[in-house]
Amino acid sequence: MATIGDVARVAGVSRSTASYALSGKRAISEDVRRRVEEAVASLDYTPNAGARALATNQTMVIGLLAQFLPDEFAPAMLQYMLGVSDTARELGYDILLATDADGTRSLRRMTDSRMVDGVVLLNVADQDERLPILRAARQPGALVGLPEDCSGVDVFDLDFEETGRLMVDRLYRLGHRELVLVSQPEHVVERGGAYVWRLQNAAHEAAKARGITLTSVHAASSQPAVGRELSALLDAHPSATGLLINNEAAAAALPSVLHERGLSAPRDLSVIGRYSDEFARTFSLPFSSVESAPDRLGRMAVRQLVRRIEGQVGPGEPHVVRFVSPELVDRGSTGAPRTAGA
Amino acid sequence: MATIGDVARVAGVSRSTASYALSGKRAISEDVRRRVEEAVASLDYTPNAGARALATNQTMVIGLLAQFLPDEFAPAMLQYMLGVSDTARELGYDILLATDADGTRSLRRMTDSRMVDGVVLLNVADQDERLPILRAARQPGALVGLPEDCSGVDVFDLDFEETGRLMVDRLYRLGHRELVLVSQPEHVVERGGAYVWRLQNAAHEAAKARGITLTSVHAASSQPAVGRELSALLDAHPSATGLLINNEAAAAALPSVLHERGLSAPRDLSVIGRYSDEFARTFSLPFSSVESAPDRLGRMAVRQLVRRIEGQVGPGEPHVVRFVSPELVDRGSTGAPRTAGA
DNA sequence: CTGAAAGCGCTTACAG
DNA sequence: CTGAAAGCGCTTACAG
Repeated sequence: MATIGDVARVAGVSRSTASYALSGKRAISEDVRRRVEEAVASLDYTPNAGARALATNQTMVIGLLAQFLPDEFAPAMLQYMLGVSDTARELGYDILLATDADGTRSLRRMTDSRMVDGVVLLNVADQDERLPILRAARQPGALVGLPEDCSGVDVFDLDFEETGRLMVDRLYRLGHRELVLVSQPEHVVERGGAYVWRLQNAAHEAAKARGITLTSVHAASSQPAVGRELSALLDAHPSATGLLINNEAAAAALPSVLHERGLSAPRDLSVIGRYSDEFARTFSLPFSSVESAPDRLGRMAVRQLVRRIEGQVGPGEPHVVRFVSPELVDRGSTGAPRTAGA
Repeated sequence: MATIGDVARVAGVSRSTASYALSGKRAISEDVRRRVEEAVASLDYTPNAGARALATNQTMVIGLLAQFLPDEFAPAMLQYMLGVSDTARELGYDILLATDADGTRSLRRMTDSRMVDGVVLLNVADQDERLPILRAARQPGALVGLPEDCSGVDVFDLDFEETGRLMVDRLYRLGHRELVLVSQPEHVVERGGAYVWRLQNAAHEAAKARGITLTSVHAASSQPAVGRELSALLDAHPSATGLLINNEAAAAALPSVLHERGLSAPRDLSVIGRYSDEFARTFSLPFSSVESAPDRLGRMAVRQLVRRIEGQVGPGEPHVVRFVSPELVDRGSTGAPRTAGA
């Protein structure tokens, strides 16, 4: 394999000149530049990434920590991963991926051994075990998901509180007075999935302020349990006219549950979910939903991370906590409530 | 950040001794080993991966090339990725992930710059553009998916021909005489998705040998097109009693299509799909299916790749092409055909 | 059982 | 505008 030394020899210059000719970091005569370029082409030279990393202290690699936890819905995670990966590539970075459920070990390995210039954490919990490790690392980190303590990291998330209010408000204005909110499984909450109760609390407050009834339930994140639970829930709340779904698996399962019961939205029930448009397409979900914007969040996280890595944001400059505002994508699943007894 | 030099100094030994004490590559006195270990602990030393890679010519990283093509079904890809990633980690390797649609550039970058010790290619086409690059690389490669030319690489795939035969056979034995096979979109075939016609051709041969009718159609890989196509297909073939689905998106869409038409399997129609059990759970698909074994294929590919990387298989030793035999997971969606006129 | 030294392939002050 | 040299942090023959 050709090295910069080979290039220098073939071009008839010193190694440093060859290096500078390639990096453009100092003025080079036209003649030399051309000879170096020819040498590179004829030798099919590519710099050794490890050697470059050692010399420059930069790897041009971003660590991506995606935890696939047993009770979360994998296809939803994929969207975030692709948002991060695509943006990183655009900005010249590769992705080192860790998918194990125990992200702490992988995070420590990546940062301590300096395999990465920075790190993106997905699926961040309220008290995320990975955060102390990240804060102790010399590399900057960006999160998708809001932890309790945001110090030392840049944080991006959907505004789940506003989402909860928006969902309730929307149905309230259409005339609904009894709603049910389906959240992620309790396990997710216990593990610190703060977004679950952020949305839930805000929804309850909004319902209270408007004097309407909101019941919240947790549902499983996989079939067939989630289907059964949805069915049981419809039995238990026969007078509810609106369904708010903050649980991707439940959203994916809902169409067949409604079908089986001969129900359709918005005729019998108004439904608002919270997932991405891409997700809706993949699962062919016919429900209006608040866009969860995984690609946009991934993109924002990587952009900010790269700005930090490349020193475009001063080390003293405060870290950001940025919320994406919920946008409702109307798929026609909301309407006036069915009239009682109809 | 602590270096091996710091460790050596604190332990009162030379750098080489410190290195050997950690690698265990030569005999070390008990006393020295202990002092080195203490120094490592007190300094919180972790080797610099780039420096180690430069010295050893090994990165302990495997490249994973996952192409997310516009007309393929992303959640199915995820399964393969996780199979690869999990196995790599077990064997001590990290994953460098490339998700761009143009895998050739990423592959070249990873191999030429020596960021990886080996590479796994997912979603391999019959004439895969990435293969010439992979063959020219010094790193070994393993494929999930069978290309026309398997030289120079280890190949793992589901036995799609046997799968086609099995599907036809199963329904034939139950008494079916008119079947429809739903494949991936034509684009996938044109791009070289050889598995599509491998299954299809074998199914046709099997049908011919048994004197039964098999119609094959291509269907889109996303909603709502695929739903409409499935519906049109049921209209066009009213006398068909069996449906073979070699298209994940079609399988995911089928339950609602059947529902809308008031059909159920196996009462009105016998259905056999081809996807993983995990996939069936995620999408709550009630159809019997041939297990596509993404985790197993990913695992096999990584295992063999690591054996090559680590020289446990001689460089002269021939490359393997290994097929996973199809196994039918019975979810009760096949039965005797409905009697004509019933 | 241990150490001094060379080398992996880059980049970048330093000197001219 | 260019070159000789040091250095990044490891590993591993070579020598004792």
